[in-house]
Amino acid sequence: MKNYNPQEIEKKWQKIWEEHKLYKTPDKSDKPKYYTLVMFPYSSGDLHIGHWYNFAPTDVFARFKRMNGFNVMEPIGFDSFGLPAEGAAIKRGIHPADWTKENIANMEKQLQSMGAIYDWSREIISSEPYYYKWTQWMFLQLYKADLAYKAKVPANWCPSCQTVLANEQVVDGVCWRCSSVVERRELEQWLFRITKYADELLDDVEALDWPEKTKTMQKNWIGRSEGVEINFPVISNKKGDIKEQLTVFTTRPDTIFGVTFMVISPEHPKLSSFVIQENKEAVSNYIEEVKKKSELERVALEKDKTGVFTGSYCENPLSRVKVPIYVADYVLMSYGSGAVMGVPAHDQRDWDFAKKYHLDIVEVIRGGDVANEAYTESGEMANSDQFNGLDSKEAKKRISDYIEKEHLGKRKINYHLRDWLVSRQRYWGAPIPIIYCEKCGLVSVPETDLPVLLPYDVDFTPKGKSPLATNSEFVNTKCPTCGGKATRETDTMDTFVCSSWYYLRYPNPDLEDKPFDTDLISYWLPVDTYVGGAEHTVLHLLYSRFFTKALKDFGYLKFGEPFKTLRHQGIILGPDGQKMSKSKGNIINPDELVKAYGADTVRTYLCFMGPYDQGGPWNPKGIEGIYRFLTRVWILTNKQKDIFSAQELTVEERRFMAKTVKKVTDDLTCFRFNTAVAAIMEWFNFLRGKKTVYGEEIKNLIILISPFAPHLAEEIWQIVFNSAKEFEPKLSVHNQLWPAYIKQHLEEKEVWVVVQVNGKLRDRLLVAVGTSKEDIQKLAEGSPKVSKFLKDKVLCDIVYVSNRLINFVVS
RNA sequence: GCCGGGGUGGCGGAAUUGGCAGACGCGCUGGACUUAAAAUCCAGUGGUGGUGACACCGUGCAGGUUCGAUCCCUGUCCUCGGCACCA
Repeated sequence: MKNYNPQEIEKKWQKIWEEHKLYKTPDKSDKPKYYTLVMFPYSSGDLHIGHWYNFAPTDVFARFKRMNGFNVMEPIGFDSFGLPAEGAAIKRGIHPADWTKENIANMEKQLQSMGAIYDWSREIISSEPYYYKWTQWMFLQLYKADLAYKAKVPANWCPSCQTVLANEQVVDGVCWRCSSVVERRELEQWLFRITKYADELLDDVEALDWPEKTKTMQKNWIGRSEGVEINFPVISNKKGDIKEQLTVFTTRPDTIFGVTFMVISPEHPKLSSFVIQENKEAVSNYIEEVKKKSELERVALEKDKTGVFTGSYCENPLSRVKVPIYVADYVLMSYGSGAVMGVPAHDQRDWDFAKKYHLDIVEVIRGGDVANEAYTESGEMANSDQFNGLDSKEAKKRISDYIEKEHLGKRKINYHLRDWLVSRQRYWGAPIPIIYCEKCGLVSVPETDLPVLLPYDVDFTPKGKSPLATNSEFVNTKCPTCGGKATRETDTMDTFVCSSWYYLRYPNPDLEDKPFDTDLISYWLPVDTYVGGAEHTVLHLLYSRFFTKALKDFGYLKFGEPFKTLRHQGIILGPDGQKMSKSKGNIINPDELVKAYGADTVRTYLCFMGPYDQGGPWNPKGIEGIYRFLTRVWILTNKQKDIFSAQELTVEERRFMAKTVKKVTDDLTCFRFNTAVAAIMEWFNFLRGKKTVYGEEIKNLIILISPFAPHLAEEIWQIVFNSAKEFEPKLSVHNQLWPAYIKQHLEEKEVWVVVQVNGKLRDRLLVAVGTSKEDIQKLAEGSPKVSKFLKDKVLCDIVYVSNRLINFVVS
């Protein structure tokens, strides 16, 4: 018998699989399809153990599905546009395109060592023209449908990187890469009108098979809140005549009689018209102060409310009370109408503000102690004219009705979700396919002219404007409409645009005249199981859902949700329990693990570590346990080779085998990899303790283990069953055997019944299934372990659970 | 502050969702093999008491419901994520 040599075995089988094109996914098949996908990896350079943790168990799952008779597609590709490529390229003096290509070549090699069933002919690289051509096409479709537009908006500007950053690239007010304090700048930017789909995105999330946490995060991100927009007439301090209206948004119209002041955002466009002469200086000083404050400081100062009186007043349209208008930076221009009504008695922020500036606090809902803090719950209405005595929940409806009836305002729904800013002033991204013509204005690039190629020779070191603008050959062009002089848009698209539709491309990666074939897409999509990290995924997942919904409305898709089932993998920490990082020197390199133990061991250990969505510290000793296990499997199966025979198994043996098969099936279906491995180990330990292990048992062992350790399984299959030509211990065998087998052998004829006295375990009885309560009672009472606890006691009751338990209640 | 997930041996974690707590693995202890070590194999391994069969205690803490609670309810402490002046 040869020693277990994983490296040799793995090399051998990976070659055979490739030669036989075993894992080439047919476009269509009679088999039911199964589309399983991991989140588009970024072409960062090296695969780390976190990638493996994402990909390996997912491949175990994909292999499992394949063995169960599905036409499985498990594609792979690279998300390869983006700022890190530029950063690394600048640092190392390599062009981003070359850097990216190098990285991808390396990552492909690493991925191949894993033994996954990727169909490499379907690989997608998002920075290649054949792909971004269709990213640009997507942009044009959105533009056509008025879902893409250009507007002046406040954007996050990093003064050090000299570029706009996405919201997700700003962490606690500083740039994620250089930690500079991010500034707000008003800039002309391209945006996608995702807010148009806010309700649909919110409503449809409920039915998805996604982790509840992720669904909640999406719901919170969309942040729908129902309220009322109310117009307050403005009275200038001097004259008292009505010259303007101030519109506020509130979710608490029931508190309107408690308004004692108004607050307007420093960025509010109408602000200057409210400021009277005497207060002009104070207000402009205040605005200057606010401008100086960075986002970071605004957050850090948190609850400390500041503001200045404008000098004007509002009239409460319901109570006719005159209240002062303040400007304060705790009111955000970006939400609601940029102005709020101050109800200190029932809103803590307003309460804080009122206390600081000695404004009145008028209680209109009973139930709290408004002298000490705001009362934000519901209760009985007071000080509210005709609404007094009502419950505030009811008053909310009545007051809203009244406001609408009297034309003082209207019901309104607001969202936390903003339109998606997609312009980037960077080089390494898909160019936005728009042309500016002196005569015709803004013109889209005709679809036949796509792709708008990203030029290679560009000075991409950050200079504060789009690098593409420095390349006159790129910039200067002809207007597609009039043929006159025109210039190209020089911003590129956010990489999240690339990853918002890539899952639609895998079924038809080589299609030249369209991004995807609707019929083929209808067969493969939606993705059955989508797997990726829980961090940073709200945006990608939301964007992808938005794209799918928009493309459906355009008539290209027949489904409205891209990812039916979503699972997250946890984060693997260093052996020290810290997040892995170069500076801490606690990085686990998968290549070294493969070299030491083989891919099969790494795959299986990643599955066995713990619950998949949990992750946790890497245990260098733990992987040795798996290596031992696989070695033992190798030894046992090889040893038993000669006595392989069609011997009959006992009932007990069959049951254990069937139980294991069922457990592994159930666990893998639910992504419980750790307990699936444990079940195989348990059964294996039983086999190891037997004098003779039969061929049927070995066959099943190999089948069960093959999704985890496919190379090992192939090798043993070949050795034990002497089938030199056959590869992949197909579950077609298994398929027929599996469900019928379970049915036949799992049915138990005898069961252990637990005997308790006052709920405490005292004995166990092995009885035939269906034994009567009376017989079990007799047996139990006859047991000395039980009877000694029944002696001298009064029997009050007997609880009996059929085939499971009997409990004597005594006193 | 708001929302959500967790607290089980020395460690990672199991437990058919109310019915044998600690599966499986790591580690540790003892033994076999070896001149020796490594590797491998065998046995043991929640705590306390007892030579022992056994007994009692034990799933963050305090109560409650129940014949019976790791699981359900109330309170409380700790911890990890996400969002955060959203009116």
